[in-house]
Amino acid sequence: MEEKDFLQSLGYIGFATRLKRISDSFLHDGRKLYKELGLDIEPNWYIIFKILKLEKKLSVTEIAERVQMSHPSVITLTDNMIAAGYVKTRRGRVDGRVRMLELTRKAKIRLPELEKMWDAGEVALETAFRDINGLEVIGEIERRMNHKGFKDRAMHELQKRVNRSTKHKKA
Amino acid sequence: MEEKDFLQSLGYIGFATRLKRISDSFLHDGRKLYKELGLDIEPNWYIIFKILKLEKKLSVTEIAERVQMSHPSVITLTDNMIAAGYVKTRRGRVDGRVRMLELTRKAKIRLPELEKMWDAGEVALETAFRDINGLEVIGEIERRMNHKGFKDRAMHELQKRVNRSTKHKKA
DNA sequence: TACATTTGTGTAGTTAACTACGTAATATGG
DNA sequence: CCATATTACGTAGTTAACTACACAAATGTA
Repeated sequence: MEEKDFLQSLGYIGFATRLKRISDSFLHDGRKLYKELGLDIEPNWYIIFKILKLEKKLSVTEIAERVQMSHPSVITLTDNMIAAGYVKTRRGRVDGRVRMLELTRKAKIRLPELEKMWDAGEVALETAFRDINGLEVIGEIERRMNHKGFKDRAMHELQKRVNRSTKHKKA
Repeated sequence: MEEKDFLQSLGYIGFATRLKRISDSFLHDGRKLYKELGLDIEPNWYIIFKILKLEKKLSVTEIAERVQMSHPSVITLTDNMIAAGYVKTRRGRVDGRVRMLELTRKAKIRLPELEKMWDAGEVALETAFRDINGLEVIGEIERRMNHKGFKDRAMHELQKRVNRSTKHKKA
């Protein structure tokens, strides 16, 4: 019946590819949503908006740590937001190396409108995935893979097989 | 207690970003696994190995359709596999435009070894996510987002709010 | 049968993440 | 207090997906 998708027929081997596909489709749709609403912002800027709304001022590295991204990714994100006038930058006073980031007035003015949209997205997904506990399952996957990554798990499984066949030879 | 991850605190807004992060970490770990095992193959080649093992010969477009990727992605993947000697190519006889792809002898010889490793990965993840039905949940997310995408769901939710406030004004 | 359309492949350019490395500022320790 | 290490940021280059467009071959149609 739904034999359509080859990747689905592969089981967990296709897991990562499928996760990427889903996330790409969200990203793509998010971009279209912003466009359709006439907003000149990009899908992942919400991360910076949200954390700078909460913390007022943060350095590049602080943001990178808090959101678990590499600092170059944070720089790219925020550079674009600076170009669009939503983030401003000031060199650290005590430590001349750090660059502090904060939201501009323009950002704060736009925030209510943006949050209205993010809330709508939030509720839409919460409604869509409530019964399958989407968020909880993803959280659990993160937790487990954080604890022990794919490589270690696969190696462990391979090792078990080697052990089994060694035992067979011994017996 | 586990207040560590800012994205997790955001709910479904961070959903796509987190999915991407998980899939990136799988990809990264997969690459390390192959390296550690001394295999000169790349993480996503399994898709092509698997489908060409099953179907023997397929064109670029046929593969793209079957695995739900864009055809340029298929070309990039298979070009690398051709360079590594795992895939060969022949122009279609009836239709001069199509390029048929199939596994080389080298690929067929390596397949048992590769499948051993893929099986180990499969079992490792099946074991890790059995109790939370990881695969089923992902399948369900795919199915639902395929049926109605994020943009439409969010727009619908936004529209409901507009309607509500209109009604309020009327009342 | 000539012309328009469709189809299959190929190429170029975009995006969003990453690692690796370079550089400048600060901190440390003998 | 100078040399070395560490830290924060910036830049360059990689990866894997995508869309948009170009072009050639095949198909359909008037």
